[in-house]
Amino acid sequence: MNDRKRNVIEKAHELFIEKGFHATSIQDILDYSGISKGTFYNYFISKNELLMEIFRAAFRKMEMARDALLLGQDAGDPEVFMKQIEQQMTANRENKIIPLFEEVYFSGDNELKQFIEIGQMKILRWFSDRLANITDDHCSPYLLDAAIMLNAMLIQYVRFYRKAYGNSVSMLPVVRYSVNRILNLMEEVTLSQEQLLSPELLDVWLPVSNREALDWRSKIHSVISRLKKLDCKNKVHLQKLTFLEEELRSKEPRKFLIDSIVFSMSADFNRETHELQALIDEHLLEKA
Amino acid sequence: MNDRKRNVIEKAHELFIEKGFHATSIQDILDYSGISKGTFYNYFISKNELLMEIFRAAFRKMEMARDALLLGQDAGDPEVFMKQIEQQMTANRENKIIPLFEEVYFSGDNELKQFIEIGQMKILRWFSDRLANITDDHCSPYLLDAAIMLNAMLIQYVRFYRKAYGNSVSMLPVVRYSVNRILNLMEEVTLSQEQLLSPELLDVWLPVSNREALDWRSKIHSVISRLKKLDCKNKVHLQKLTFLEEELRSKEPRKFLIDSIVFSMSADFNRETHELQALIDEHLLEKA
DNA sequence: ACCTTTTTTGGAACGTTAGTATAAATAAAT
DNA sequence: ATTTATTTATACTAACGTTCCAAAAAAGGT
Repeated sequence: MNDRKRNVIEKAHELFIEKGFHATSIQDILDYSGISKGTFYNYFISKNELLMEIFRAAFRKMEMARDALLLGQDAGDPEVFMKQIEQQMTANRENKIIPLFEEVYFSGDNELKQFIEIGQMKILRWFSDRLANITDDHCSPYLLDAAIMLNAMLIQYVRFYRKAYGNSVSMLPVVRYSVNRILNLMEEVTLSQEQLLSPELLDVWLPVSNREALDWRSKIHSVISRLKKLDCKNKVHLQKLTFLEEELRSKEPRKFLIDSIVFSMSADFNRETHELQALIDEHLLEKA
Repeated sequence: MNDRKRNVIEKAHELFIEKGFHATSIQDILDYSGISKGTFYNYFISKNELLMEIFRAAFRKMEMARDALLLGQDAGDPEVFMKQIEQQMTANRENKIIPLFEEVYFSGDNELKQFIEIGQMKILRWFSDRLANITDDHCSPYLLDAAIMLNAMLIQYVRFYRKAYGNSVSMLPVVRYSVNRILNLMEEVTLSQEQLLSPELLDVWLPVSNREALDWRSKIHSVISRLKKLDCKNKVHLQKLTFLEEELRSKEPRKFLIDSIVFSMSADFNRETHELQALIDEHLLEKA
């Protein structure tokens, strides 16, 4: 992706955070980011498409940050889960993702709607997976119900808790309270065997293709971000990794390029590059 | 209110249900309801104002229907509560209230936003009051938490349950499940004394003025609807009651008119009219 | 350095929207 | 019958997202 384009995305995001999506006109974006109308419509098919790019970028970041919190931790520890959720919530607030979501979700554009819906399903899936880590195997038939209710609680409590205690209050008490409620509730429904929605529905709602595609990519990205941290002052190193991220994001990543870059780093970071190479070899096909 | 105006409101609501708020242009409404643009802006300050009138009308209807279900029933019976909720949900679906809500809530107009927010607070208040009927007194510190969580669950489950089983499926299982979860949860937090939000916040959020104004009016309306049922074939009787509803809805109800109509019915319905007269005398001031 | 191709520019123009203004026509009230 | 209020029809404004395009600038190739 172009640096210029990325700058437009960032600047537009700032404006959207400040004034909202609808209240920010294309002209505002042009003025603020210093490009012309023609270029804008070269980069983005429409204003909606720009918003989707913002969402994509924000999602990637948040998912990576969330998964990074799990590294080296006990996946079965509820405390880790809570920390992850809290972090998501603060990131959400900073990016104003949810308000932007909501502002746009109900305004007719079907493509945008579907895009957001997939995002929500991914959140449900993540809740469900993480709850599975924490709870007993007997609870598995009730994972979707639990994920839905946890999601519901968090969304609503954000509203009201902020309304009560101000916008910048920590959400940790809410998260702790909600997760505790859900864990208790899961025990209860496991005993009484009450199920509303089967967890298998999630596989229907979130097509596997969609899921897997992101799954290994997000793994790769988490390795890359780890690598970035390992030598964050080396400019060439960072350039390489940023290029890798770019290339992996494209429709047809050129494997030979990726291979050589990974190879060029293997001397310094043997362990990580090995992991990276394995992931790439497994999922990325040589272009014919 | 004008019959002509009411017709516009109904026709516009039909269009909104069919195509959504934003996708319905003023011109569509003019064509479909057979009035001119000038008249439209005589009746309504703006398109948003029209939507608010639609909401108001729908709310009144739904509140009355909901309260009617309670008449002569045991307020402490969870089953009655569940029936009420289910009825609200089907009414919501028929009027597409929630989608319209959401479509409009995030589109900048602050007046509309505030209006909707008050509506949501009223729902929370109602949940809270009804849960108080059902549960033990010790649970009272946890009523707001419970109301918020119940609301959250219902909203989210509507989405996913309909997604799973189609749009016209009965919501009763969802309601039963959710209410049961909440009741269990209230027991639990009463024991552990975990509170996130104090019920007193509700009094802050929903200004008393706003609340009381609707409170006695809704009581009056529930008496009127009872009276309507008592002799639903008598046209004059119904005309009188409908007129009463109209007059009570206006800014300055003419007490002398209301008094005489109520008096004219007292021969046939002594008990009910007495109740009605008491409510009116208590809350309605003679115009100077 | 020169030519070619790509990208960028910025303004004009289009279609659609909510809302305003207004003069003429119609209906209601006195 | 005359006044008053309401309704109609139409033209108009301002804003918006989007399209189009010719000219300018930048990048790339030789």
